[in-house]
Amino acid sequence: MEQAQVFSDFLTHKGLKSTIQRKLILETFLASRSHCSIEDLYLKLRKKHSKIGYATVHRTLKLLVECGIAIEQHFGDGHARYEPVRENSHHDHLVCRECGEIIEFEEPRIEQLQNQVAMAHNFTIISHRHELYGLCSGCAQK
Amino acid sequence: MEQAQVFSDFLTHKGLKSTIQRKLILETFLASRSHCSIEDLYLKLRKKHSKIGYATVHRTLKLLVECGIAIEQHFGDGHARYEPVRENSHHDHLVCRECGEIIEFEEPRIEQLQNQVAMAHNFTIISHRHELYGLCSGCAQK
DNA sequence: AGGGTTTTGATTATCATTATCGATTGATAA
DNA sequence: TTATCAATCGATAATGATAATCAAAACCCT
Ligand SMILES: [Mn+2]
Ligand SMILES: [Mn+2]
Ligand SMILES: [Zn+2]
Ligand SMILES: [Zn+2]
Repeated sequence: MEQAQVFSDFLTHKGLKSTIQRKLILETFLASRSHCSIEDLYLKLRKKHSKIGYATVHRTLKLLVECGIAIEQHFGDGHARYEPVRENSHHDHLVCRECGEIIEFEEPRIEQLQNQVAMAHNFTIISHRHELYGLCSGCAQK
Repeated sequence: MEQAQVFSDFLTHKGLKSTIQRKLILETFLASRSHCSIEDLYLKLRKKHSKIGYATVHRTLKLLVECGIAIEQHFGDGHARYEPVRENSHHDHLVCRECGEIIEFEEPRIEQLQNQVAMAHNFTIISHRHELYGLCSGCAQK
């Protein structure tokens, strides 16, 4: 199902309303580069809809997380970042401490070992974070 | 080398002073249960040294991180947590979202795959975070 | 012991996030 | 279409963890 439909159904199911702000925020978020902060999205939205409020962007991103369209990330710079969830795929991140570049990686063998670790402790995984911090190739050779 | 000595040398090398507060904070930190917040440590310290300031505890923990005695962790509850670094060993964490329990795990095969991932991207790892969030065995069966 | 520097501890500032609230809007039924 | 009313918006204030400030006190070296 399309994300716009998922969001719409989610709103209806929770007795919430579809507003032009919510539609615009979803649309802009999906079209945005990944890992955008609230501020990033807010500034981009102001160009189309100059009266939109920061609080509305913030609240709507939380809704997008709640209905599974977005995922919230924290890469240690004090700003929450959001990226669209891709169905049937999961990735983690390499974060350059110098230039801020974010590289995505998938490693099913790590995911599998993770599950083994959890099982060994009778632990039920709901989510996880796996981030490698350091220097990207460009920054390392300077 | 003992941690007290490491800290002392670190302070000397940076032209900083050894104070009774710094000694007491190190001592209490090392004797503390792991993963304590600044507040945890502050309250414990007030029992021995009722005039110690929150800012001093905060600043000293940063120094302990800087000289490699402590490591700072963030488990998503909005409070930084600190734990003593154990030489020649590294671990990551399972965090129970229900009761807050923190379980440590070591999995060298994950660490190795991590290094492979970094190498494939010409990425130089400085540090990493790997946390599994979910329910501990106790909380899962409720 | 004296003097220059660092540190302490109380307080304030910062800043991202969250809550508040009057004005406005969306959804539903008449 | 219009009335109704709860949900929402956007501006602003509150919150809370962390970091900065600064005068008084402590430390260290001569
Ligand atoms: Mn990503
Ligand atoms: Mn630990
Ligand atoms: Zn870089
Ligand atoms: Zn638990």
